[in-house]
Amino acid sequence: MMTEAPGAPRRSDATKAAILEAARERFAADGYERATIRAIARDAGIDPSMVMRYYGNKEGLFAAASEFDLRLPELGALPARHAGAVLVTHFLDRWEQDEVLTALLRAAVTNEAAAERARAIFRDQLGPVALALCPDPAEAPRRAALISSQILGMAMARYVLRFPPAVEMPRDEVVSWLAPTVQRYLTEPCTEARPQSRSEAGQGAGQEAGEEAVPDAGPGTPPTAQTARATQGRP
Amino acid sequence: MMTEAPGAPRRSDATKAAILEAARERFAADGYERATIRAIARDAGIDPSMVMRYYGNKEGLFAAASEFDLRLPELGALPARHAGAVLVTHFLDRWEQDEVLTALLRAAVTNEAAAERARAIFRDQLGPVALALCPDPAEAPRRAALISSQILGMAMARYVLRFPPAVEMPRDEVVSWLAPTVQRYLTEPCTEARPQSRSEAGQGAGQEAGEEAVPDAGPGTPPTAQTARATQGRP
DNA sequence: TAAAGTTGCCAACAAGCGTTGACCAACACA
DNA sequence: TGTGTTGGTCAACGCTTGTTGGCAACTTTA
Repeated sequence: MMTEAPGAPRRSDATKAAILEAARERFAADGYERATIRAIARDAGIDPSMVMRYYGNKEGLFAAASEFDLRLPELGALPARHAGAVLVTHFLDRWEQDEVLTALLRAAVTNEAAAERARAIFRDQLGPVALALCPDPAEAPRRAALISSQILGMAMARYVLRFPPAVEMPRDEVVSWLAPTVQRYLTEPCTEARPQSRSEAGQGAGQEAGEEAVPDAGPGTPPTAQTARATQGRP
Repeated sequence: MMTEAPGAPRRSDATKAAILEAARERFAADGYERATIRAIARDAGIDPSMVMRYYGNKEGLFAAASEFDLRLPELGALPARHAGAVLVTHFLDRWEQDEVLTALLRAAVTNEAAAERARAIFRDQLGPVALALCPDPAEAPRRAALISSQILGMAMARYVLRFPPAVEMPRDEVVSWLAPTVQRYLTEPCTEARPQSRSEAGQGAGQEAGEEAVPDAGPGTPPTAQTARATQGRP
């Protein structure tokens, strides 16, 4: 019997690691469905059946390949007014250091398990930071979501969709622009006067330039209202 | 011969429209590869071969289904200081009115043609707005990309990944938070002091709280640098 | 040395995919 | 009424997918 301590190095550990690395690359480059087990196995230089043996199935492989720790910096150790810049810098680092975050983001768009993992990462790892630094604990989840939205959006523009201006922008310029945004989402109160128009934008309403209220959009959109249901897991 | 004016209504127009609507739903819900032609045809109540007849192939179907006009409001007609709120409100409207934007975003993550279309929409439709309202024309593309990142990120969090706090946040609160951000990206100068550290974050560098410079992240990330290549179209 | 266990390759399976072409019914126009 | 065009179904193709089980080679243990 070979059931020794779990720390015992096995001969297959190198293979497993090769599979994991190839999987991360493929998932990051192609997304969940286009990253085929066969292609991953070919990259790792082994047979597709080995992937199944070591990770059960494709879902298991993705779960193993997308394990991730944001390694967010200690929150109390730095001045709170620089938290925005530190966070943005750190996220850019984490995004460029390895491909797990890109893989996770690409996969999460079409795979519900990956989406749940992405939600969990931002909730359980960014959430506490917001909780520690924001003025009102009840607002922490919303503030974390706002920060996530800006970080995620820049990652989409820069690393996934590759908008040329976002790709070409130097790192420090990205930080300069995004840091105040994140800082505000984290610590500042929500000041902006809220527009009073609700979801159904009446087209016939007069739009002769209200002075303080935010004016409505010019060429009104036709009333083809339609709830945007985005059910992801379909039977 | 029946080759009349192109405006002549044909009997198959209803079918074509049904296909297009089903395609938009499926692409929005499932992304490009998981939205199968068979499923779309089933939703539309016709045979899969009809899809091929009317749209050539899957790519052609997606191209037709993802045609999109942002319908951005007239730029000069509104006070420049409200541009941020108007833009955010308008984007939320467009995102919730129909599913094309969600479909485009979901597909663009794994399909290069869809990504190019997404880039084109933001470049050709949001770009001019930035060009008209930002102080320096040379900065317009970057400012448009920054706005795109915040809009896109909120759309990801709210409509695609469905982070609970982002989903539950009322529309007007989203506008209140995002409007100043977009406004700043559009018209304000880039003020934040830029951090001096470059991409390689040296771990050994002393971090005894520089007064004005932005401090580095606490627990340094190990130097497993690795260029994040996200080649999407692979041979 | 013999048995047991591990590592890996090979061939194949069933299912689903995009796509094609043959074929039929309804309509339009002469 | 006959004829050509259009709208649509059906069955199948070639291919790729995730997944499985059998079998050979090697390593460890007894």
